[in-house]
Amino acid sequence: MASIKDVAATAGVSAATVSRVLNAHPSVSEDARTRVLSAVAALGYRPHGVARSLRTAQTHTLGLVISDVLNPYFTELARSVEEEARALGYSVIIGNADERPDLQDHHVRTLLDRRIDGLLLSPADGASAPMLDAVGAGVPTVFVDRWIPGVDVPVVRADGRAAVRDLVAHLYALGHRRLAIIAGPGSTTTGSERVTAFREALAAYGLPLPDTRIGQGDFQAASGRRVTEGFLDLPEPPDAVFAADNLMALGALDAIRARGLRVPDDIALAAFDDIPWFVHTDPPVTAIAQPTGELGRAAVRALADRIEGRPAASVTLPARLVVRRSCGAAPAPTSRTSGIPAPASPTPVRRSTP
Amino acid sequence: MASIKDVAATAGVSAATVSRVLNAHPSVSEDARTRVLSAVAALGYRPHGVARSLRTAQTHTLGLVISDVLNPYFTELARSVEEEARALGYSVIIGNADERPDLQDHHVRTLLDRRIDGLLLSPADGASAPMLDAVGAGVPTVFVDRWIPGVDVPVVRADGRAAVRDLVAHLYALGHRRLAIIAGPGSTTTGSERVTAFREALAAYGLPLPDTRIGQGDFQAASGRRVTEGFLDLPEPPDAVFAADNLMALGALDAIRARGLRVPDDIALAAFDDIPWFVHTDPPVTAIAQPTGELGRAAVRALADRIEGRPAASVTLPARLVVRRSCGAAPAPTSRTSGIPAPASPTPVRRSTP
DNA sequence: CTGAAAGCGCTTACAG
DNA sequence: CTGAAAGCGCTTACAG
Repeated sequence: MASIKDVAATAGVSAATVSRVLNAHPSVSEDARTRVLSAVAALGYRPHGVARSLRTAQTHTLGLVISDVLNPYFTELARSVEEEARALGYSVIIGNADERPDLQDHHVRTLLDRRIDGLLLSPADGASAPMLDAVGAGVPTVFVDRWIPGVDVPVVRADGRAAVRDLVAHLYALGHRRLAIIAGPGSTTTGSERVTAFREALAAYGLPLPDTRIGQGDFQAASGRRVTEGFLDLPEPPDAVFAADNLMALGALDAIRARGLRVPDDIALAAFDDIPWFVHTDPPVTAIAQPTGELGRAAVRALADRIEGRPAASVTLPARLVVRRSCGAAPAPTSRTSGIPAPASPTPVRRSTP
Repeated sequence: MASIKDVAATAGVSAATVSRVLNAHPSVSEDARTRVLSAVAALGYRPHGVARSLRTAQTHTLGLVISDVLNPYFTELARSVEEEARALGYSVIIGNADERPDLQDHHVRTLLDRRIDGLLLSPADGASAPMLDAVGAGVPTVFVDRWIPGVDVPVVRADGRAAVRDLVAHLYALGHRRLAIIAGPGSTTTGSERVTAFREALAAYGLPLPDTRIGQGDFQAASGRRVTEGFLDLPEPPDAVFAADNLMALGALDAIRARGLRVPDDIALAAFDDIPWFVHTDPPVTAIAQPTGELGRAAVRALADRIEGRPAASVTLPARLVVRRSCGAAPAPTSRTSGIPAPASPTPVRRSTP
């Protein structure tokens, strides 16, 4: 491949002049510019990104470490991150942690070794040494979706509390009283927050949430299956199950179907995170939808702010309930809250088109 | 961040010795090694990947350009690629083309500018200048899933012809005679091959495939919806629709549901590419499953072979039919081919567990 | 076994 | 407006 020296030789100028032309430096004669440009075209020259990065100490690259690419929520998040990053002149390298802290740390280290300009993190676990090192070393960092309390870094996330209250109101109105939750890992913020929100919402209706109805999952389908089987084995099984993410809901569906039970007749099901397939499952699944694309874009903007020396603020966006048929009854399209006592919920409840 | 000079100073040796220790060069005294290692630990030193790459002309990075990350098939492919690459000591940078040739070319160029060691390509379209440049410039390249005829590069892909024959046999046995296909772009190999395979399979049963029953899609859900609406508007609508990928099947499901029709009673549906959600859709969708993980791993191995100077061969793996309920009748779990005349199909038909 | 030196391909003050 | 020179942080023949 041609180097800047080749271009300089062909154009009859110095490498410095070639560099100036390529970087749109103002003080270059029209003549020099023309000759450089045609030499570039003739040689098919493309600047060596690695050399450029070494010299400028900038890679124009963002690192994104997510917990699980196979989770459609994170796939969509990654996609919107890449889109916004591209618009701002960055490329992004995705590290998939597969919900494994060791893999997450591997990716963080690899990304730092590559000297990415900034790091977008959705911690698979609590604080880890490489992550704290990155923050400590002053690498611009932003948490997205999940975060680590006590680490002074902007957080871009959705607040699902109001939507969870709407969900519980919906379940209550449909007659469900023994509600259960398939939780994510307690070491993740989304894992613990969703349980807390659920518990608080139940409390508002005077409903208990005994430990037997809190199943410990890990955001993966298999754990949803396992936990649901446990629920169904209970002397008094729950009449409604809330899965803290879409994959665990898939696992729950597997387990329920394997027992020959039906949703929602035998047991109601709802999920955190909405995905296109929930419209076509049997039955369509009631879910809490995050503004995923907006989260990704806001996270990139916050990170770019930090990288480019501007102050970056945390962003919290609301999630919303999307009612379908998996909790019972057909949604009534005319009235938004028909029959649902909403003790503390001003959040709009969107009903999906049937 | 500490540099190799800092480590050298702390350890009381030269940078060359530090480098030798870090790269496991044999001729280093035990004493020097110890002092370097403790200096590294004390300073928290991590080698500057960019500098190292510039010097060694290796980035230990693979570029993967896929057509659409949001397509679960490609998500899984990307995941297996990353996994195998990591096992072989490479990281991977994913470029999502979103089925847009311009975006694909942008990613190819960006990846080449970063001097990735090798390129894994699933062309969104026919040949493009940047792609041919890459191959021409001698950048190790492997096609995965889709490829470009006439370009001398190893291809790792699945052959779905036998599975398509099985599908047509299945549809025929269930009484369907007016079969239709939602095709992918003719400029992609997977787009055209699946139509060809379908047409040939129909011919074996003496069934016609008029142009009106070949809908032009683009592998995205919206096109599946649009094409299906066209099918349903036909004076004589098809009684079975085969979507050439899972997203177009999702769109077809949308369109069918919007008309108030039912699958499979009013119209049968099958898809190329199997995904976990197909088990839980209403009804569960009969699909052709690719050995996605194997494809990703084989592609990485082929690319690593090329990069490391070994000969790399193309790999073709078989796809297989997974029968569910979307084409009619409940699958008979006892007999694998019950009632299905199979004129030319030795491929095993796997039935999914109900 | 070890270090000084060159060089990977750029960019950017500095001097003219 | 332009070029020679230095230097980003490494690795690696070369000489000792």
